[in-house]
Amino acid sequence: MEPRLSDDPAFEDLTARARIREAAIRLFAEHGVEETAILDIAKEAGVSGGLIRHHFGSKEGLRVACDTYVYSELVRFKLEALEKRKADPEFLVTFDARQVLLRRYFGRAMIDGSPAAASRFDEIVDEYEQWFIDQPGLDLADARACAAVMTGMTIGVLTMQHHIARALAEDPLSPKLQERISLAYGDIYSPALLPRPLLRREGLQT
Amino acid sequence: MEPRLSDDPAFEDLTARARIREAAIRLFAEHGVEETAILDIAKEAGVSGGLIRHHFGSKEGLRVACDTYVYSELVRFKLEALEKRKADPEFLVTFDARQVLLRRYFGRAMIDGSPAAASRFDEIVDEYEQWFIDQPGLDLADARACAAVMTGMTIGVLTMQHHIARALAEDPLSPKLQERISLAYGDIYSPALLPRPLLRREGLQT
DNA sequence: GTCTATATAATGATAGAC
DNA sequence: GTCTATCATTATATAGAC
Repeated sequence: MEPRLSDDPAFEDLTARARIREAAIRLFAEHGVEETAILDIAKEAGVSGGLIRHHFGSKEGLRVACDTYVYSELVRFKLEALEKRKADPEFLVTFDARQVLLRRYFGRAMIDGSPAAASRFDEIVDEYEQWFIDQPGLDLADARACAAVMTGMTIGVLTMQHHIARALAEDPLSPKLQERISLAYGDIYSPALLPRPLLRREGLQT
Repeated sequence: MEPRLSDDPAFEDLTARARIREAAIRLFAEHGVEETAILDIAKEAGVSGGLIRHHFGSKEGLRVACDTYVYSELVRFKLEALEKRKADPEFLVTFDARQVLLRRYFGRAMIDGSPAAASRFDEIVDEYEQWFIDQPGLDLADARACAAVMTGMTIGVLTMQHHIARALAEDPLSPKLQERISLAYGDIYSPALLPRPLLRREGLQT
């Protein structure tokens, strides 16, 4: 029923190792690590189960490789967005289907207990907290707690994409859905604690 | 390492059926359904694996029973809170350790694909949307999307409790943590879209 | 690099005794 | 109501051929 990754023509150009990684990212993001069998990944990638072991050693090895890859891709995307914004202050971040997938993987990794994801969570809390502290007019009794809750909300919502998509009667990966979510964020935070310029500049909104 | 439920003195008073359900709720909330073995539940509850089958038929049967129970408990808690607030407009909702556990179970059930949780998600979206529409001053371009995102944030943050607790160096189930989170919510939403009276009245904040 | 075939461990389901 | 023992299934890990 679901479209298989190995049906994608561009997919053919990838090395087997990359195909395995892409298939794993998709399935881990969708169903979680525990629920995904290594042979399901093999089928999705169009290779044998033995080859996965050959390349990644074990399921855990594959998981770590995916974590590392996704994390570096997300950081790269963020830095690129900051660059673009530097060049053009009117630039607005948008997420294509791949970014959405990577972000969803990231949210799921938080739940699946990935150490890399956990330390990234803490980094984001630090960033929020520092920003709160730096704001002259803002006098929060517990800036750390505000930062932690804000981080929990922005990342936690990534784990609810399926439900949001269903409630809005949109395809989970469609650009239409992402646009509606983006605009909603704008409205929600419009007269709120966080002025929109910050969200745009730091790329912290979903 | 973790305290076992069967060590709790009050736990002894429960019937075996209730003990199994309580153990399952705790483990499902913590690790998810798939990651929890039926024998782990048996050990936690201090019964045999066979007895679980005797009472609930299958793992899925036990899952559904937990879903139903938790959902009804959460609704009951919400209605009680509304009553108390009716009697005393100054009443503020607080969550004890058990409520926190039930809410975390609920968040995890969303991820584990529980149908009951999904339909509850849609209900909450409906409530938010209706409230947005009812607000005279509020003119949202896409009230449905705002409602869906708000719901995703408030429920999604439940799945990030571990990370929030770690970032705040608090025990996940401690009242101290819940208080800090509550106060943080107050600060975050203070000058925001949602006036605090609504949050208090509807009991929608975490 | 890639595959097939197999070993081993874990888990949910089942049967039957007490 | 409750337990022990066992079965069938599945998934990961491994070995070895091409």
